[in-house]
Amino acid sequence: MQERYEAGVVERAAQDYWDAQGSFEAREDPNRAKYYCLSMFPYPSGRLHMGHVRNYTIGDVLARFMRMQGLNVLQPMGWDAFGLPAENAAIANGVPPATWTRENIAYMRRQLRSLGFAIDWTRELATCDPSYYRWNQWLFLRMLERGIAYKKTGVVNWDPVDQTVLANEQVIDGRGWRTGAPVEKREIPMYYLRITDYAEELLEALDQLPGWPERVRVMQANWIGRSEGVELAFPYAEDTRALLGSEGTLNVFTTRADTLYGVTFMAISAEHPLAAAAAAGNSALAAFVEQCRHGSTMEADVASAEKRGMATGLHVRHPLSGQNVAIWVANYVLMAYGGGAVMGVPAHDERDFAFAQRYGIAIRTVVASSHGAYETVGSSWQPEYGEHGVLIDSGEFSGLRSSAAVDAIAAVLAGKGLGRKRVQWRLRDWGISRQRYWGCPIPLIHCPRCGEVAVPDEQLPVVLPEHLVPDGSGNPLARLSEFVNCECPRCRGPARRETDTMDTFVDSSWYFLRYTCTDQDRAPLDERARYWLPVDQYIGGIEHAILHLLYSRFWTRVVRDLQLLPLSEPFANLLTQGMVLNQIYYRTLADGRRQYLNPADVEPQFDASGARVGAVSLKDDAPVEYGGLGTMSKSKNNGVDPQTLVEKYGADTARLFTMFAAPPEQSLEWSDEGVQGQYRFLRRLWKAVYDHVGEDNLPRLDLRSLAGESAPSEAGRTLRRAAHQTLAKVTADISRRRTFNTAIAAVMELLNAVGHYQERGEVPHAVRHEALEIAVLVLSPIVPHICHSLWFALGHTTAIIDERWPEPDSQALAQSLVELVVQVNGKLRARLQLPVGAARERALDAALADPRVQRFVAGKAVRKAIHVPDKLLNLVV
RNA sequence: GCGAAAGUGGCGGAAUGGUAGACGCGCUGGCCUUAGGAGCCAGUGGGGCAACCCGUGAGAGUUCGAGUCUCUCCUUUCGCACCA
Repeated sequence: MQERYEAGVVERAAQDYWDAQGSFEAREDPNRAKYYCLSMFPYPSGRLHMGHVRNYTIGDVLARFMRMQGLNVLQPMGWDAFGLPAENAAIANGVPPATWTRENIAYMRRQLRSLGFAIDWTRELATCDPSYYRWNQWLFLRMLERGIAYKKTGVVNWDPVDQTVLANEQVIDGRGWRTGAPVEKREIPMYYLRITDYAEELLEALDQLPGWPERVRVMQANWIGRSEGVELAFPYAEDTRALLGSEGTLNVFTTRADTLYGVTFMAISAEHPLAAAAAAGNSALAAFVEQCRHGSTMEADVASAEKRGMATGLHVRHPLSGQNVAIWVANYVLMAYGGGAVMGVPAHDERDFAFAQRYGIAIRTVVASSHGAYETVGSSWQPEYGEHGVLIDSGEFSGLRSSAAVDAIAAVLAGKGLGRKRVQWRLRDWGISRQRYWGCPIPLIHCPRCGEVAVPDEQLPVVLPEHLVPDGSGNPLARLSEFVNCECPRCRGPARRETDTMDTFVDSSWYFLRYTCTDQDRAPLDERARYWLPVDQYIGGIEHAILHLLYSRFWTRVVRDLQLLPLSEPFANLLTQGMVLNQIYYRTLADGRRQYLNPADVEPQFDASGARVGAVSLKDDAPVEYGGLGTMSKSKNNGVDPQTLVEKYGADTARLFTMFAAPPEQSLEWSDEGVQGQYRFLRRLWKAVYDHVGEDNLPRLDLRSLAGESAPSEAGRTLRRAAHQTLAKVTADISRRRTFNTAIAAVMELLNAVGHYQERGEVPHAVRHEALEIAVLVLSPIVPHICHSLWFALGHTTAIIDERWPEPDSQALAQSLVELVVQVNGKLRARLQLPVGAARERALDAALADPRVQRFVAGKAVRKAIHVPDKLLNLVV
């Protein structure tokens, strides 16, 4: 064993060993319990960032820990390889997205390997490989057959200069990212997946996911958004019938059917068909409708916009009173929710109130506060106006409480065929068509005679040509005649191939199923999926809390309903790791712009108490401003390159720091000093083992001899107990609490104790040996390379990767004396050494004999004494 | 606006209702070294010579005992956002 810890040498040796042994290749074994540990696969953007390192280290620690627990562990890795950045890179550099993507994958794979993750690389997949997306296409066709997939028109962002569809992220302040032209909305045919059919199930099953963070479940529940209410039909009045030339009703959804008698207007979305019909003969209204269409599509902007509207001049009849109610077009009504129309009840809805006040519409109070807060709605909005209460001025329903009134009104309306109770969902169907090149082709053919025809299964996959270079205008696929022109599978006549590709969320909605059988070329899944699934632990960023996880839950249910896998919930446990933050440093330039300096080029300055007082640039020694903490980003120039870190300190230091600096779910603040501290710890660990094995080897610890003459000294017993307590704590911290930071801290304490005793020579060699073995074993999931070397150095001939996680020795944990904390009136006054299990009287006597205790008890009567055996005694005087 | 989480030393962070500040960083002093951005030792919440006192965003409450539980408020972060 060499004296100096050289991370590069150590890490290469360990990785070579694992590769040669195929240590991480997982095999199905029905006789062994499995553990499927999954980290969200990366987008191959070019290089790993610290967020990846953190994500994959958490997964790796769990995978290695569970492996040592004896479980059959699968930890796969792959690439979310389709998507827009590859097209942008193609536009910028003239390189085909396929080339750019595959080069990035090759580079990032090397980076992942250099970090020593226990990944089964034989199962690697990339979503841009036909062997993967073939099954996207196959599954899409099965959904089409069952009506889960369907076609309807959808609204897209259209750049009029480039003549191309823009993704939401390509629209900046309402303008195209390349041309700066104002973006228009266009309606085009698209394919949708009927996720709303699964809304109820997706919502209810959230309660059966105890292994998911509460906030993720809440976010999903809000996203699905279930509301119970009543659908109401307002029959057209004469003017509306005359305009449309037909009978009919304007249908709305409401959760407050009890306020039906308070309706004084109807509001419809500018996109509602009735608005278009009314605008046909009304140029002012047409102008207003057009104005609404050009507004921002960002929902947050829409939400803060002023309430505006215009009367259509048309009316409907109130379903109960029969009175005419005017229809308005209003900018606050969403077309996509509840039919694009609402009943306006200004007295009991804040938005309707604001609208009515602006346009002088009548406000009619029909609910009185049940706790006497108000009888009639006043001239400024009060939150209690929106609460439930007792109905007034509501015909036969007056006097009912709101909840009873909803039922009663719904029943009466149902009798007239003008209403029914129903559930409304916020969740909308999932549009998967993208007018983009670098994605999975939608396997359809458009035939002038037969219409839309599915590509037959035996012709799958529809392979995406990989040599195209998009230029930013339109989809290059649509210009490639050998792709577009094809034969209709039904009539053999000339036909056109669909050129839209699938949303990349499709790719990521089932990759975790496919890992179990990436080599299966006759079906998307086989029986191996039944062995491995569900995923036991999923780890990834909180940014995927809604869409990716919801789509995956949906897709898994579809796969279930296709009889491919009897599974509803794909992820049994979910860990959402926090962000990686770093300091931001900048200078303000003469023109007022900020120049950001990378924290690596800056030296922070501290005062004598250790407080940060400023920083100077390492390049010119001039001061720089400290701009607080922020997520690592290019724009703030505060990223840390994992590659540099690995080269300088090694993968183990990188892994150790990310696990030590914060609990996994919290944000992690980067600190170069902290990294050095972890590096220092690894060197001390190395040195401790080096010094230890350099001494003459004494016999190994013999547990049977503990009581005899060779029993360890008092110090030896203490260190032994500390070692086994550390083992117990680390086990609990990793397996139950997932607080890797405290687990590492515990091992640091143990190592400090070893060093402390090593210096004094009070501890038998064998006890120290055991303590070092425990330290190395429990650290090995976190810093596997150094532990690989140290294990051999400690005299083992087999690799630590195949060791089992040890159990704490109860004999070692036993102690004869314990510290008893003595409080007087809840304040700490003394610590006593007492035998384990000392009785209450014994503890009390010992406490009262202590001079420090006496000082506070003197002259007063002890009214009460609370005794927690072996722990605490509180005297109340 | 609605929902969720969180406020603890100079900093990151520890504390099944029972010793507040583990562990690490930074800082201070010392040792060693030709030298060190290496290593080792000691110290490091505030006040006080000390005995002690005060300290977990603010205020109340429950309790023998509250960083932890309850209520009110303040602040921050995150998510959703005209969802009828």
